[in-house]
Amino acid sequence: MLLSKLLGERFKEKPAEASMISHIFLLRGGYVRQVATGIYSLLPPAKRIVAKIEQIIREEMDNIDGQEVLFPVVMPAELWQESGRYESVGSELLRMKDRNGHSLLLGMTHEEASVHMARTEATSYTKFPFMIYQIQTKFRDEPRARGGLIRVREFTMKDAYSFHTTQEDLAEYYQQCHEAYEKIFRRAGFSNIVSVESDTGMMGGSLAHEFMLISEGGEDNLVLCPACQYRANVEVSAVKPSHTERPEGTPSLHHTPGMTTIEDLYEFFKIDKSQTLKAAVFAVEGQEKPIVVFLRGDYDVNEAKLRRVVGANVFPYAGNEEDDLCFGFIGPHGLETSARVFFDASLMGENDLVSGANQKDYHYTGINVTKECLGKSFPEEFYDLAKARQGDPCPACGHTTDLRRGIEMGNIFQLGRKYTESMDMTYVDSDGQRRHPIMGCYGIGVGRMLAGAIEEHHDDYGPIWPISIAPWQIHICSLGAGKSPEVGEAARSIYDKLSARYEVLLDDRDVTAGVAFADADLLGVPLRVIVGKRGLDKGEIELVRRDKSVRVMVPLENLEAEIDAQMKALWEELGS
RNA sequence: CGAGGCGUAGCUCAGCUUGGUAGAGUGCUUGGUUUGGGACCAAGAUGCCGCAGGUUCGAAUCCUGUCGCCUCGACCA
Repeated sequence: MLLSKLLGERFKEKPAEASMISHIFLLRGGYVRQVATGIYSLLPPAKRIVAKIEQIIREEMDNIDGQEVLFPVVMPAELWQESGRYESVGSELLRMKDRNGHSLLLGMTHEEASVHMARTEATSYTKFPFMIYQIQTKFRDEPRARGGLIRVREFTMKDAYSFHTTQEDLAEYYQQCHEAYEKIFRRAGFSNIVSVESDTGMMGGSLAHEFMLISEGGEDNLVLCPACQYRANVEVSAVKPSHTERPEGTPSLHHTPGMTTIEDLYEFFKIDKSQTLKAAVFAVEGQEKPIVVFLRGDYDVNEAKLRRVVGANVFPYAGNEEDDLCFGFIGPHGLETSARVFFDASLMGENDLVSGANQKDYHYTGINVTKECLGKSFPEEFYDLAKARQGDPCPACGHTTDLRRGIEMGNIFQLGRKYTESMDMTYVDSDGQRRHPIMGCYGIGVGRMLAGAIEEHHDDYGPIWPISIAPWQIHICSLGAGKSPEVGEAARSIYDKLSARYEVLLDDRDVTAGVAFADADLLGVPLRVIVGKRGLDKGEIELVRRDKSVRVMVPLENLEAEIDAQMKALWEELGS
């Protein structure tokens, strides 16, 4: 490819709309252009990278006996009505009508389509197990796209669906797929991706993992234990609260005018935040009464966990005048309310706490959770509802955990029979009985891998593509070809020779060295060949790695051998 | 959906407060000088000032509405 003809303008100013590294470089390097919110076109360099990522995914899916298929982007509403998701999924599912008024939708995931295909093609147990996958465009009408290719509305995804006759078989395949994912990310040059336990969300099912790229710009919070293998999304992470043994206190009332926050309290009483008890009130979707969650003052409520306990969506609730709750001064001692009350595990065995007194401008000190609260008007039951914090003890081993941000690159789910039952997919088992198969599903965001690769591999000047996904393998710069035609000719002849064996980009423009290097940095090609008059006069060519780890002058006659050696080294380093 | 912000040349932005008919840098085109980290000189092209309505003799500028986009939050297979 000649750079002079390559479509994709590069520029040096930071685009106003971008704040994430990958977003900035994708725009500055001429990789992508936004067409609408969360909708992008890919220019040639990005398309080449994406093709390589897809090929790696394809090979590893085929390795675990996947069969590539293609489902439609547009599906009839009826198909999604079968599973119940036409109604249950919100407005992120784009619904539309065709010319006849028939309801259609744009595919945001393809469980329904996969069952539709599988139920007519796999009617005997002898076909099982099997996995079908596709690499295709999805559309999700996200309420908020952000971060360039990190969170978009239209995107390419590899989604796979496996079908099994037993849970054991699914569990085993799930593990195989987990390993295949690790291999995919390793081959694509990632070294900073971990798998974490995750919420099953709208997909349903029992067990799920997300593959997270550890990155400051991530949207998810992860609990990572450096001592054991415990890794979980904060959304699902269990919290094992620390506990301070304190002697029982004696409840006594204090006038605390206007002190409605935990900060007010611990400053006023000169105590630690963990010696306070706070109330968080939530509205529950579809219910009139709010719910009250009591937890220790140093924790916050994890709404995802609360949602699962309640079995419905919850929202923070500010209250209104009809409530029998004294907002800002709610406490368990002496509370009389029709609202449902939960105690978080952080309160287990806690004594001598400060809490609201259920009357305006008054708090209690000396509240003992077991003695004054439980078994009185409330059940003696604790729920795990707290949000994990930096430095909390690991729920598995007790070691101090780390809270990090992550970008979700892929996920795997054990779905169970949710879709095969609702859509009535059956097979005839060896004993002649009809049964519903068990499903797993497995996704990888291709565009996120593109953006994620930049997040993991870049410097101040641009991306540094791993050799396995680089848009080109070798970038030739010819310096001063306008003045010294022999330089251009030498570059051209090197280009012709290398093109037989490698993917080569030749910068054939007559630009200054600064422009040529800046563009090469933005294109991030791993190996750079610099042809200039200075070296050529001595019969030498310069070879530079994009990551600047190698910079050598090579005699012209050794050039190809040296390039072969460098390319070999680049591939070998991927494995480490 | 809540809160804030921005829409002016391909890109980054000034001009708007105080209304008088469009600017800079960069990029692009042409010519020349340059040539190892975004060079210099000269000439040139490029604008429904997001859109619609209103006020006014006159609107990029003031008012109303609307659309688009960004950031934070809510949401997120």
